[in-house]
Amino acid sequence: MLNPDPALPDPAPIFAALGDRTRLALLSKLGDGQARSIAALSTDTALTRQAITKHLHVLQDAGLVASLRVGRESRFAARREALNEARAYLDGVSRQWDDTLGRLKAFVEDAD
Amino acid sequence: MLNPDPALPDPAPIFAALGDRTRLALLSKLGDGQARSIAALSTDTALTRQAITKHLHVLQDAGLVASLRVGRESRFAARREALNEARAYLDGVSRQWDDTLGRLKAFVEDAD
DNA sequence: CATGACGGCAACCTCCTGGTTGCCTATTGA
DNA sequence: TCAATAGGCAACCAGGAGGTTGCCGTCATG
Repeated sequence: MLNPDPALPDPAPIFAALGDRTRLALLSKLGDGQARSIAALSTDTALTRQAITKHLHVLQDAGLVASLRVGRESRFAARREALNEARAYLDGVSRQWDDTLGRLKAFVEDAD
Repeated sequence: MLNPDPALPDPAPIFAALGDRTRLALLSKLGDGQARSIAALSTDTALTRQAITKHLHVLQDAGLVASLRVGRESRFAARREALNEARAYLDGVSRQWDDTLGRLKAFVEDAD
């Protein structure tokens, strides 16, 4: 059972998108619900605008952000769905581990 | 605020480790609390033993599994701590987003 | 004690990732 | 209308990730 709930899509791409400090920082900036332009998201970072753009597209492909063209700006905002999907997956795994926690002690005991 | 709780270590490496289907499958196999040898974890997969070994080391570096040498075997078992760390981070982000959900709706309604 | 199972190590390959630079288009607004 | 701002596109690069093969050491046991 790779996925606790087969109805949900593969969570690996979401985790992969979350597995980068720069992208976590971007998500954090967007955490206040405001949609921001690429230029706005590129300030306060040592990276170039293009690097930020690439990261935003990774987040978008994973469903973690959505983009909207407004005039000459591309505004990005956080999406809850993908985050909830990741949370649901981890909760499912955690629950699975909880259910069999008793057997975990066998790990140490099986050593001999 | 990149990390909701600065006392916690950087969650990015954990998410990066989770961002691969093969590794999620390995974690899932270990979800019953049983410690398994590399050979045991290498059955039922098209990959070679060495590929599985590499994935297990990635999981171990992220703290998601622990290894124990038993005779000629290396047994791996799931660790709860790193998983809880990832869950705590996502919960923190989710809570942050909840607090400002009202402002999000304008964007979402336009984008969807 | 010899043989097979377990697995570590290292080299190698390919493709992806994170980042850069350069350039071009489109929108804005004085 | 024209300069400045926002950003898309493409080439390029270095390094890392995922995977393989080959070989060698170690432990268990018939």
